[in-house]
Amino acid sequence: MDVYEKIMALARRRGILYKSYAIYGGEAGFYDYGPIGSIMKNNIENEWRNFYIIKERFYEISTPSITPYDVLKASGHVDEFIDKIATCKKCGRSFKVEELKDGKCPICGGDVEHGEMNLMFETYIGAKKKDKAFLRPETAQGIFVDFPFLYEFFRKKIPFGVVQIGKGFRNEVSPRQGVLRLREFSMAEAEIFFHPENKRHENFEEYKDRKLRLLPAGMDEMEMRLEEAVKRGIIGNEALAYYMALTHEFLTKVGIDENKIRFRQHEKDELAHYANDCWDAEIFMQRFGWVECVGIADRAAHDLMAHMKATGVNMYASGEKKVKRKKIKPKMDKIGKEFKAKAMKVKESLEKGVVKNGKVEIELDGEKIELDEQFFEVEEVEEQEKYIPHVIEPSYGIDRIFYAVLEHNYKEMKKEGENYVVLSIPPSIAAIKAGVFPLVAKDGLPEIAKEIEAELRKNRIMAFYDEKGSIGRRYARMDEIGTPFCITVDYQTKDDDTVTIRFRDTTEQIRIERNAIVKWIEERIK
RNA sequence: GCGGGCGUGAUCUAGCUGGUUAGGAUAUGAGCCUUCCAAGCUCAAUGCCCGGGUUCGAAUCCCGGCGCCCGCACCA
Repeated sequence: MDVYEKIMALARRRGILYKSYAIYGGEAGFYDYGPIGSIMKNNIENEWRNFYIIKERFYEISTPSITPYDVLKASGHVDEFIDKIATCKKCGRSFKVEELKDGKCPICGGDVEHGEMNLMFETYIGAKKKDKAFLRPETAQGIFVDFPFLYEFFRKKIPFGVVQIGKGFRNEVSPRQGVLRLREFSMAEAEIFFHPENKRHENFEEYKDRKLRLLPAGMDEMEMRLEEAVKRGIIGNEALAYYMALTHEFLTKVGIDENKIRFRQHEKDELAHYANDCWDAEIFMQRFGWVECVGIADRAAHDLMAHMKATGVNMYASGEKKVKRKKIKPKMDKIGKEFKAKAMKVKESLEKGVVKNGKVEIELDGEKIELDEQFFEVEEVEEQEKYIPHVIEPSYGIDRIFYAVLEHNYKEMKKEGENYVVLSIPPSIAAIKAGVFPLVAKDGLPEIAKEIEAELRKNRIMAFYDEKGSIGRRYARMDEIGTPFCITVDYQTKDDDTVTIRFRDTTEQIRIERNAIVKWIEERIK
């Protein structure tokens, strides 16, 4: 049994993960988070919120999973998200259509069968199934289409960021590897809008000396200070570098092993249809090697531009600078006389035209004509600079991070010949913060322990009371789900109102005053 | 999607040359015991992935489906 199998067995046994629809035989690509797993996942997501909402001052929104056809047509997903697959009838191999040689199998020359795969789940809106729609492949589009409102909300100040945590859906060809490749998965995405020429981050200073393990496209792995990486153009801009550092900090905070994180830049031909540049945070997992868990992409103006083109809605932001511009003012009295009914068309083309040698060339009904200065005058105007903001997008696969947290904190040891499992996750991520036990279930000890458990819960601390079995067994159960502390009420408690607190990772115990418990725990689970 | 292997209580597994009370271990629940690390004793619940076929009779043989694992392909 490798670690993966051990972890999935533990997850199953302790209510962390279940295979979905198991009683119907299961469905590939879907997993349930059980009672303990759900809390842990929420804790990870809340830690993420702590970074992006509290620290970065962004806001979270929540938009629908079902997305109308037009939106994803505009974003490019309808066309780009299709994989055209050809399968050879002779040797059975599958290829991308571009790989075929003269329409035949590139390996054996056999005839091929064409198939198409769009990775989006299709659905319909309304009873008549008239309007085609998709389950969103990413949460990002919901943010982009709200840009005009959000820009207003942030009082037209750029940069600003908006985040969303939610489900994304991709109809994977063959999902395997448990929770690492799901058809329905949780993602946490931040869309940060920048001026195209100013992708700096005001807090870059904080991370500029941090060294990250980098794997730039076409280069060897290196470890480099972020400031230097930006200066040397290895990382395209400060904002990308900043969010790489933030990602690194977040991952280690939730319990990922720092030595198992690296940042790999996408090769040009590997980039998504919407991305200019992209760095993945990859996490090392024993069975699967380096796995992409976070993508930090520079999406440039791709999405806002696409939605503006499709809807005509203005996606411009106005800059602080004023720009001087030469503006062509058509002379309508002349144009009207000359072009009659076509005058409006001429005016429109002329306004968009460029002056060359005192003339402007325009196209009228497919015909090129030149207009000289009797039809227009040139005026110098001062306008507010306007631009379509660029987007930097850190996008986190929560389920993959969740699994990595389990794996990196799974500790197995021998205890009197038996395998003993401890999940050494950070206390902030643990589902249950404290187990509360009477040393033995008699002589009034259970009553005291129950009071302590209730008091912890009153203070919003997830505590768990247990009096069954031997004390060792109760500790062991808590260790397996990563409960960092166990509080035990013993006979001395009746004398002096103290309890023992036992540490998960060392099994050491200390004794503290009963009335100090809540504060003591609170301080250690942040 | 292609090829190969596999599928027995919650978990690991015995049984698999067809014969019926499907066995064990661990875990779980109840009780007893227990003054700090999965101790012990008693009892209990949970199973042959699903469907079809062959047969007097299928966990066992055959076919299909689903799932899992490995390789190929795919993975914005």
